[in-house]
Amino acid sequence: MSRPSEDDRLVDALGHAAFLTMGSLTDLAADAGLSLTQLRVLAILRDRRLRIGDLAAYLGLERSTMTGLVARASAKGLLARVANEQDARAVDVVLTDEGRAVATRLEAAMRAAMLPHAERLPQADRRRLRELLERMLR
Amino acid sequence: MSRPSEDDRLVDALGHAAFLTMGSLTDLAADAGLSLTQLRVLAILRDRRLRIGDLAAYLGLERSTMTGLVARASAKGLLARVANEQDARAVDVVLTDEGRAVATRLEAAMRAAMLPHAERLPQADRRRLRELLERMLR
DNA sequence: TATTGTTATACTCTATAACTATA
DNA sequence: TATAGTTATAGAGTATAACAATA
Repeated sequence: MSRPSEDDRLVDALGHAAFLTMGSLTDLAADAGLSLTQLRVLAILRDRRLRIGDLAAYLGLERSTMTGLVARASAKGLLARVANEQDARAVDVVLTDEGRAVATRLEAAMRAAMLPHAERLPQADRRRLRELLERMLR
Repeated sequence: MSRPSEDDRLVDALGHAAFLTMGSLTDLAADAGLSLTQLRVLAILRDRRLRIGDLAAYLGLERSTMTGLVARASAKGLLARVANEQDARAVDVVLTDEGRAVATRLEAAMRAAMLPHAERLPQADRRRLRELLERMLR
């Protein structure tokens, strides 16, 4: 057992942060009767209208999987299937007003859930952390 | 639409980092024929021997769920069920040699997968990022 | 012929409720 | 009586393969 390298420790910290963040998201989604994937679908559709296939590609899922996800979310009144104008084979998916309201509410809840963690750092460090993450992800 | 606050941007960055990290983990697990949960079970058991119920509590799952997870991982030869000495009702779960090898291999793969992202930051910034994350998570 | 989406099927993950064995 | 774990059941998420409609 050798001492973990600096990079190993960074990967560990990223992993811990990821599980913490995903845990919060999963809990919030569950409170709203949604899975994490359903939550992601709502988030993606907040500023886009996508076909079933594009939505699937966006999430790295099969089209057949997306058919079911959209069917269940539609049954809940969160989104709607709309015929695509250019291609009669395609189906566009859009948020309903209720779906948009749920997405907005969950986004706010997510921020509220993460804030206590962020607040363990002073303002200047929060900004520094945000900048470092953005640079790493860009 | 008002400009997002500094804290909103931090939460967004944490979310993006989380999806990136979990995505890598999920892909690596899938390559090994495992789910993310199975991967977590292996990781937890690397330095612990836990009863079914404790393992479930650790992951925030029901005991009945853990019964199935352990059964499937055992069938793959990754872990073993051992009678608990103190309590005849309880079942300890331990890694097999193969399970330990898989866990070790996946941990290395995870580091390799994240390294290209980390390397977008110079050494000094990587260390700073790691420190900030650790302080936020502690 | 190729693409879009659906359906049928199968497996995993998950929870709830009822059960067995042990404490 | 309470607890540890299992089983039965049900629903969601996921993939693969076969299919219909359209391009």
